[in-house]
Amino acid sequence: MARTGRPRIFDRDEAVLQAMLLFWEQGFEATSLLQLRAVMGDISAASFYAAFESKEALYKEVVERYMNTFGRVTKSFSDLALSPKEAIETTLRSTAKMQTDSAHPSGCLIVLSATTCSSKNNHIRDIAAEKRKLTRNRLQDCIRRAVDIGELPASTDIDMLTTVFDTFMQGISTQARDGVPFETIDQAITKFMEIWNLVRQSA
Amino acid sequence: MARTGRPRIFDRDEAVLQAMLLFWEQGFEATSLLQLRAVMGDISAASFYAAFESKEALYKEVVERYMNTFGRVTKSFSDLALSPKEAIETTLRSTAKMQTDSAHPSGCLIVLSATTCSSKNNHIRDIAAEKRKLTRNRLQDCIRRAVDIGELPASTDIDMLTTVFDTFMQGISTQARDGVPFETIDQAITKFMEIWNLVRQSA
DNA sequence: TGATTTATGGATCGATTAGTATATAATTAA
DNA sequence: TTAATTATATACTAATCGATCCATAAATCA
Repeated sequence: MARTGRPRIFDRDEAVLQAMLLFWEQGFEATSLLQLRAVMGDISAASFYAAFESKEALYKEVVERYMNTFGRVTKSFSDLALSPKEAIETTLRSTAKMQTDSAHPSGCLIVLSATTCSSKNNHIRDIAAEKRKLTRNRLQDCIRRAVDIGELPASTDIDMLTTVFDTFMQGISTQARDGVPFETIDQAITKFMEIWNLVRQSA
Repeated sequence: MARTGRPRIFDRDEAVLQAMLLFWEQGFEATSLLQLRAVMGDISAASFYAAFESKEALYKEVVERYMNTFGRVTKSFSDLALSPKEAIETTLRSTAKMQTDSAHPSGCLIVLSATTCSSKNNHIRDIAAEKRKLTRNRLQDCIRRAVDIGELPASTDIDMLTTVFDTFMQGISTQARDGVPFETIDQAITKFMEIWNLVRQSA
C-alpha cells in the first residue's frame, strides 16, 4: 500500500550509504551537513532533517548500516561451523581484505570515525565504542569456546588472549589507512596466528 | 641578554604542553581555538596568533613536542645496547604503560589525533602519518638488525614481520582508549612476543 | 473535487569557526 | 627621556556550523 503525501525525491537507502562513506572517510565531527547533503543527492536542509532528524541520528543509523554490511566481516567470530582458530583467522583476513578495498575508505569506520572528538560530543564517541565492545565480546566468546571444547588449555587467560587478538585486529585499521597493502597484512596475519599453537601447547 | 619589548604574560612551554593534552584528547579538528586559548593560560586571540602563527603551526609544534617527550617510548627500537627482541618488547611495554597512564589522555596522539579529518585538511593528517612512518622505519631497522646479526633467519620476511609488530603496537592506542587496563595489555604483550621465537625457529 | 499528508526549495536562525585590525601597555636600548 | 620593540586587550571580520521556519508542491484518501 502506497504511502500518502509527496514522494521523496531521493533514495533513502542510497543516501545513507553515501553518508556512511563520508563519515567513514572523514569521521563524525569533520563531516559537515553541507557535505552530507551534497553526497546524499543534493538534498535540501529541510529534506535532510525531515528524513533523518539530526546529524547524530544519521550517524547512529550509519553505524547500524555499517555493522550490517561491511562490519559483517567479524561475523565469523560466531560461526560455530568453524573451529575457534578458524573463526578468528577468517575474521582477521576478511577484515584486512575489506579494510584495504579501494572501493571505499580504508580502515574500519567503527575504529576510526569517532575515537577522538570534542568533550561535548563524548556521547558520540560512545556510539562506536559500544560496537567495539560488542565485537570484543564475540571474540571473547569465541576464545572461551576454544577452552570449553578443549582446543585451548583450561588454564588459558581468556581476557589476556582476547586482548592479544583484539589489539592486532584494531591495529589493522591504522595500517590500512597508512596504505599497507592487503598482501602484506595477510602475510602478517599468517605469522600472527601461529600464536594460537603456542597457547595450545602452554598447558 | 634580555629580549626587548613587552614580556609575554604566559609560559610558552607550558602553553604548548596544555595544547598538546587537548589535541591528544580531542584530535586536531575537534579542538577549537577558544578551548586552546583557555587551557593555554586564558590568552587572547592576538597573543595566540602572535606566538603561534596558526592552529596548524601549533599542531605541528605539538606533534614535535610529543615526539620528544611522551613519544620517546619508542626510542628503544634504536637502542643498540638491547637485543632486537628486547628493543621491541621494551618499546611495546613502555608504550602500553604510557598510553594507559591516567595523568594524560589515553592512547597515542600520533595514532589518534588526525587519522580522520575533512578532505580539505588532508595535509594535517599527513603530519602525524609522517611520524608513524618514521617510527615504522625504526621498527623495521630493528628487525633488519636482528637478521643481520643472525638473531633471526636470513629468510625472514622483514616487511611482513614489521607489519606484525607495527599492527599490534598501533592497536594498543584503541585498547587504551577503550579502557583496557595496563596489566591486561602487558600480559598480552608477553604472549604476543612469543612470536619472536617462532620466527627464529622458522629457518 | 477538496481535505490530508508528506516533501520540497529557499531564506534564515543564533552560535561558533579560524583569524585579523587597531590602539595601548610594558619592556629594552640609546 | 625618547625611540624601538614586543605583547596585550578589545573589537571585529567573513565563513561556516547544525538546525529551523514557512510557503508551496505533489502525492493519497474521502
